[in-house]
Amino acid sequence: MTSDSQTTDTPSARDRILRTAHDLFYRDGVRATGVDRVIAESGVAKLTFYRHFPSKNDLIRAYLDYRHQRWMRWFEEALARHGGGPDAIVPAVGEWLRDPGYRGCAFINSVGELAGSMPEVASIAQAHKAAVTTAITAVLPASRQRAKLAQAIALSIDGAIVRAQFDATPDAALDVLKRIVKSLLRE
Amino acid sequence: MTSDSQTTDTPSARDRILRTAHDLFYRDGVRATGVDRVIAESGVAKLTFYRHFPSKNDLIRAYLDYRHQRWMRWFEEALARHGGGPDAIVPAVGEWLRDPGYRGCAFINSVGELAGSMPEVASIAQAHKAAVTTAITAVLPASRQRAKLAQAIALSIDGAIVRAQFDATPDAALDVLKRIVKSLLRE
DNA sequence: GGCATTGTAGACAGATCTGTCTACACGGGC
DNA sequence: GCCCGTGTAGACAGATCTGTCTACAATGCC
Repeated sequence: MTSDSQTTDTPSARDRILRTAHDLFYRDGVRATGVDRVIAESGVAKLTFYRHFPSKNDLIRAYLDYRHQRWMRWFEEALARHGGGPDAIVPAVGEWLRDPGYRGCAFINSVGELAGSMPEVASIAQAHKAAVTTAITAVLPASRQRAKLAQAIALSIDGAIVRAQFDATPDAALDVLKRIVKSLLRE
Repeated sequence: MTSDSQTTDTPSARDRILRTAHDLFYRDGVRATGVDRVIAESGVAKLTFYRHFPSKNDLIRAYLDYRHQRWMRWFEEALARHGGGPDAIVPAVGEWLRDPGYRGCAFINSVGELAGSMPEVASIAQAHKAAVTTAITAVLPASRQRAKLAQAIALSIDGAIVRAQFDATPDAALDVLKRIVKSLLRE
């Protein structure tokens, strides 16, 4: 059986490493974060680290996988919490963009940082966005255009994600997103 | 999108450095590109480099400034070339996304890479996006909603920009963008 | 008991990165 | 003649980064 990190009393070394890497990679960037830093902050020995992740690239792949699982679970929960209909989309996204630790989309950021040296990151990001689009499709009313509509909304969300990353507050981006989604739904 | 190539007989050392840095930073990323590489490929001495750019951060700022000038000039020209009206927007963007050297938006990428260690990059990106929005406003028909409409279109373009960065081809992103812009304009 | 697994502590190698420094060359303006 | 701005060539320092290696301890399974 593999990694489950569900509130264990003492999380395994692997889980501690992965969680620390997630926090640092997401906050400071993958390239800006050295393996030494992850090792020091997760309180693990260097050999232990390299036994679980033979190279930094392995850790990066595990980070993106972990992030995907975690984020999708949160997103689906947030959509449900806001009613589970089309009107849940913008508030759910808003919740994320307003989070104090918000630093953009981990996948978009990673593609920008790594696509040159780790081509597989592009397909990982693609798969992530496909999953997001599927989650959005699920809250839209059935119609012939449902899939295309979900794609348009998902792409607009990506626009809001990057805007909120360098604007002082996410409010403008959210207003614009709301307007776009409204316009798209009124068809 | 092509370079300006002002065909100077012998470009100054500073220009050679800046152009080399632009190409490498945009293609491989800012953090992944060492100063040594820029020096080697621009065929300049190390001391010359450091006389013009006392630190790498100075070079990064100059790169973003250069990129902004160059990209805006190209974008406005492309809009004009496609008719200068609202219908010019998607074809102009399409031209860019289809370029073989396309690697996303230099500003979005830089924010992801550097915002942690160089906070001013966020405001540089913000200013760039404001200029793009202004350029879009200029091709929209006069109306009370013109500015807000331009914001919505600009944000959707950002969505298409990041999608085209990791999808195999930019076609899907462009189709979706077309659909969104159409929906927004029909109001 | 015997032994594999998983863990800790930390030295070390080799590459790479930013930035400094010395020594020298050339041309134009005073 | 003389200085000064701009250029070249490349050694060097100091930090940091990835990855390897030795030596040792606790635990659980057969």
